[in-house]
Amino acid sequence: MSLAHSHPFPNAVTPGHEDWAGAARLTFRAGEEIYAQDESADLIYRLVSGAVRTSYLLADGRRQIGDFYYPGDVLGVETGALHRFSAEALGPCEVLALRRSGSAAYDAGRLDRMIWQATASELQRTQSHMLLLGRATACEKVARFLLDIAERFRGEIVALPMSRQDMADYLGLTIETISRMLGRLQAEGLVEFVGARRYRIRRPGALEDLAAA
Amino acid sequence: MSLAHSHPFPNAVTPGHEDWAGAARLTFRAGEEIYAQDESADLIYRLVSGAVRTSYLLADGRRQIGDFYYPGDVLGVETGALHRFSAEALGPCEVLALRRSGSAAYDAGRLDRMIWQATASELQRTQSHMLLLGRATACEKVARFLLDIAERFRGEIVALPMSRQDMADYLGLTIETISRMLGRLQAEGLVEFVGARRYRIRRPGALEDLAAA
DNA sequence: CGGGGCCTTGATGCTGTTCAAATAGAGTGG
DNA sequence: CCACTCTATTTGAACAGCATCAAGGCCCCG
Repeated sequence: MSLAHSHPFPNAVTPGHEDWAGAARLTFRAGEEIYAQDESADLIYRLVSGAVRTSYLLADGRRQIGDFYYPGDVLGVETGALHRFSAEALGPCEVLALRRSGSAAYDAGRLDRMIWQATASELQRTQSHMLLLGRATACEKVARFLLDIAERFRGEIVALPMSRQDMADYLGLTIETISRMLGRLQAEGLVEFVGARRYRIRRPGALEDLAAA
Repeated sequence: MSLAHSHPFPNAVTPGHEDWAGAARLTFRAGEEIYAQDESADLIYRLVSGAVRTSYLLADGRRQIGDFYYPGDVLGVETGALHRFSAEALGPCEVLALRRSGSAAYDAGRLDRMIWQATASELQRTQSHMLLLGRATACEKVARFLLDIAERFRGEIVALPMSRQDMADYLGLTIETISRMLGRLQAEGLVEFVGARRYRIRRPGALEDLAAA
C-alpha cells in the first residue's frame, strides 16, 4: 500500500467485491506460488492487487504460460478436481481465497454464477491464446501481446509486470526473439519503451494492423 | 446408413440421447457448413454420426482448426452470442440441433447442465490444444495427434476423417511437414499406415514418449 | 480405364533458435 | 548516496527446423 511502483494498477476498478464476503485475504511476494500444478483445486481466488501468471511445466523444463491475471480477475477455477496449471505472483500481490464447494450453501447460486463466468472468460481467453500460438508470426504475437496488455492496463504508460521469459513462454518464443521484436517495433516508431518494463503505444492503428488475428 | 466406410464410427457409443428429445435431426454432406463464424449461436448441436471440424479463418486466408468432434460430442456452445468458429462436416454426418434459450423451459436445469458440461469439456480440450501449439515440436505434435485420435476412435485400425490440410491447420504446421512426420513415424515402426487415411499404432509406449507433453 | 484431387517427396530458403557475450538495470550493503 | 553485485535484457553470429516452391505418384471416383 506504500510506494506507487509497487502497485502497478492504482486505477484498477474492482467491482464484485460483495460476492467475496467471508473470503480469506492472502498476500504473496514476487515469485511466490499461489497454487501448484496438480494440487487439489478447492479454492478459487480473486486478485485484488498485483499481477499473477499461471504456468504449465513439462518434464524437460519447457514451460507454457497459460495466462496473466490482473486485479479483479478470478483465477484457479478448474474443470476437474486438480489445478492443471500452477499460479505464481509476478510481484507483491493480494488475493481473496474462497472455498469452492461446501460452506456457503446459503447462496450457492451466487458462487455457481461466479464460477460459470470465470470458466466462460477462461475459455474465451484460452481460445484467443490458441489462435495466437497456432498461426501467428513472432512479430504478430508480440504486437498482439502489447495491445492486449495495454488494454488491461488503463493508462498512457503501460507497465509490464512479467519478465521477458514470461512473455516468451506465453507466446511460444524465446527471450531473444521477444527482445528483437520489441526492438523492431520501437525502431519503427510503433511503440516507445522507457526502460525494459514500461512502454507507450505510439501508433495503435499500425500496431493493430501488424497484430492481424 | 449404407456403406461401412461412410460411417467411420460404427462402434461409437452415444449415451445421453434422452436429453435431446425434441431436437431437430439434420444431415450434412462432406464439406457442408453446419454453422458459420460470427453467426448467431442460438443452437447447440450433438453429433450423432460422422465427424466435424471447427475452423477460424483469418483475413489473409490462414486457418486454425479449433477441434475435431466425434459422435456423442456436443458442439456449437459459445460463451458469447456469436459463433467464434465455423463448423463443417468432414464427411456425411448427422446432428441433433437444440435451441439454446427459450422453448424448453420445462427443464432448463437439464439444458444448463448440458451447456456447463460442454463448456468445461471445451475448456479442457482447448487448454491441451494450447499446450500442443505453444511448446511442442512438429514431431511431438503429430505423435500426440495420432494418439489422441486413436483414443477417441476405439478400434485396432484408426480412421482419419480429416485431410492433411485439416491436420496441418489443427497443429499449426504445413501439409508437407505433416506428411514427412507421418513418414518418419512409420519408418521408425511406431505406426503403420494402410492408405493415407487409416493407421494402426505399433508401439504405443514409444509414441507416448515422443508426444512428451 | 481415365481424370483429378490428395498426398508424398525433393531442393532450397527463411524465420526463429541456439550459443555467446556485452550492456543495462535493479537491489543491496556500506 | 554511492559503489558493487547479480540478474535481466539486448545484441550478434551461426545454425536448425520448418516453410516454400516444385514435381511426381497414389488413390478414389466417375
